[in-house]
Amino acid sequence: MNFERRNTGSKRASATLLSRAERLCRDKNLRFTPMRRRVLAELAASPEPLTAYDLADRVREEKRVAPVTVYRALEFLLDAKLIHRIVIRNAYTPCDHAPHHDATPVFLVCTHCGTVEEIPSETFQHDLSGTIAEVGFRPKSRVFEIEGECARCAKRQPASAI
Amino acid sequence: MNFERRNTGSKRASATLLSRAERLCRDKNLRFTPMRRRVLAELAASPEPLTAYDLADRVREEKRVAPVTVYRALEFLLDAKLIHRIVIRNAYTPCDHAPHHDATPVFLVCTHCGTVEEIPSETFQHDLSGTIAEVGFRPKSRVFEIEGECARCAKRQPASAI
DNA sequence: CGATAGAATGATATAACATAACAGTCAACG
DNA sequence: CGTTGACTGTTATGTTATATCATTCTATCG
Ligand SMILES: [Zn+2]
Ligand SMILES: [Zn+2]
Ligand SMILES: [Zn+2]
Ligand SMILES: [Zn+2]
Repeated sequence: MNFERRNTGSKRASATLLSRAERLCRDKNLRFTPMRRRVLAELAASPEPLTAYDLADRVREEKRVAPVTVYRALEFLLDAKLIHRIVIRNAYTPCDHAPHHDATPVFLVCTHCGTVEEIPSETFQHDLSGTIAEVGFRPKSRVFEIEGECARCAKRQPASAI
Repeated sequence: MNFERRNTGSKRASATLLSRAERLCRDKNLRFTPMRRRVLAELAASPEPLTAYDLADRVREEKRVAPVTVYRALEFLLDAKLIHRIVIRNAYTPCDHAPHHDATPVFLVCTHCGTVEEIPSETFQHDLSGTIAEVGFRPKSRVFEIEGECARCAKRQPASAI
């Protein structure tokens, strides 16, 4: 993999996400504890999604933590819609969209640099819902994830030499 | 189309799938070994997707096998497009569609009875591809999975009492 | 037929991801 | 204060997947 040109992970993005989290927790009377903040900060600072064990390793550099502690923080952040789980990676990534859209986004996961792009899916989801209603299925949660090559990586090696 | 009467583990469905596998392997000069046949038969006979360890347990009733052996059979069957992996379940299910369609199907996974329904997604995928091209992403593989209540289960307990 | 090369499987170990169970800590509130 | 509920610590275990190397099978060729 080539991680030279990482996007995100900037101080700007981290600060934005952290202050958003603070506001949200104040408003909803949730507790934005040091552990939760720390986990969210690590995710916001990473150019690619991190697994729970990745996070445990990073937090451990400062303070001993067991994986289960990280999983609890992740659960909180997922419930608060501050992060998403990337199922095909067993990993977690901060949410890119400030007030979160209603429809489940589509995640584009780059096999080359590992970055994840989150794109809204209102229209597709609407179209799909017709077909799904036809077969009588009542959806509760969705996973739309696509693996491939992101624009930046495609540009750098155009022929996509596997 | 009517998807209600899906693979419920009937001998009919199993036989169909197994003979399809045999034909396909003969045509492509692949080896449809006893282990691969056995794993496919177990999947075809199950009303819901099975994990590799589920499969190992079932095969073990007749003959001792290690999980890795099952994983190898699954890999073969996945490559041959005879089965699919249901990512949100870490489980495997036979493919319902005889000559497999080109687009990645959408899988509807029932949280109540565990069954999986495979539906084509040509239009959905087509719509998505426009947006994805806009951001310069080159897709290689896709996961579209929706969790919810299937028609049969919705019928049995209409109010969907959680 | 017997040698042999490649594919498949066996066997063991370990990695990677996730949860259970219970004890201790801390903050809020009356 | 003392109680209560939320959070975290600690240990153990469950679940899913892969690495590595030895052995067996199968097709092919001399
Ligand atoms: Zn989001
Ligand atoms: Zn990339
Ligand atoms: Zn299929
Ligand atoms: Zn059902």
